Amino acid sequence: MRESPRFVDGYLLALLARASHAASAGFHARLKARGVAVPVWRVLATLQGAPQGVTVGELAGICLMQQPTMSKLLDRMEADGLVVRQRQGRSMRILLTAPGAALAAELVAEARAHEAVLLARHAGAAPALKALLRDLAG
Amino acid sequence: MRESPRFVDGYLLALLARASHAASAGFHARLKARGVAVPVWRVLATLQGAPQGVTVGELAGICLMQQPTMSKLLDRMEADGLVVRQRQGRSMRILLTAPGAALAAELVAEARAHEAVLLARHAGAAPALKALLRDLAG
DNA sequence: CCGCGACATATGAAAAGTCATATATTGGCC
DNA sequence: GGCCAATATATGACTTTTCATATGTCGCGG
Repeated sequence: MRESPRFVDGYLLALLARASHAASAGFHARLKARGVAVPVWRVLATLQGAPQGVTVGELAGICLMQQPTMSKLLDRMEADGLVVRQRQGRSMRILLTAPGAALAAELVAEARAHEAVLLARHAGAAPALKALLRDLAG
Repeated sequence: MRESPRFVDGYLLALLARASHAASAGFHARLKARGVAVPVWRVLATLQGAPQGVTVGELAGICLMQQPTMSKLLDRMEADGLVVRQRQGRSMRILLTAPGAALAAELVAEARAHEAVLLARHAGAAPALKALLRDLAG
């Protein structure tokens, strides 16, 4: 009846990783069912509502990937007709194509719906939780 | 002065992922400096204090990886002399070797120290946060 | 105007991860 | 006892990620 003494069950970073993983699992399954990889979704979500485009480095930072990984992901997304690259100075602005924007809009709508369910389950706690998370992300 | 309208800045799953990533960044940098990959650390931390061993499937679940990924990670860790496999019935019990246990103990100590700093920065909030995260992890 | 350091992105070779499926082991049923 | 479905792990072909570094682009001193 005693609590498990396992280190990883109490370790904050493990709890964060586990919570993130578990909370995302449902939506990630929907993405997979639609044939959209998680990194692709992250890029689409980031570009959604950024009509002037976002640079490769910014995308990498926001999507929590490294820059070369992002460059290659963008190669594939460009090949799939989801985004275009536009050189601007020394950086590169990444923009959604029309099909890319359409897909992004659909997925963001699904994500919002999915989030609403999650938030409903944790009714009052959401704002405080989000504030804490932002703080941790500091 | 208005809040950024970027979807990803308010999306719970993105906040979770970002908080997890940011909070772990410091410790992950220390791991890298010691030449220990994050997945290796997760396995060591999980096996720490499990003298009777843990199965491959359990390890995969706890470490948030897929089973074949874990099998191959264990191949490398076994080759590096950190763990041994011991067949038990149809499953496989993974045990730390002496060097593996030594490394695990060191790293867990560092992790605890690192966590203490994080928790100190968010003094009172920690228990509530951990409870919320456990809840989210369902 | 040319060259040079700084910043931004791309690329090549190697490592790790993924998906589907093969192999191994057990327990139960006839 | 041998066969079969169920469970646990391993493996092979392929994709993605990573690390280090190359390439490209700007701003500036001379």
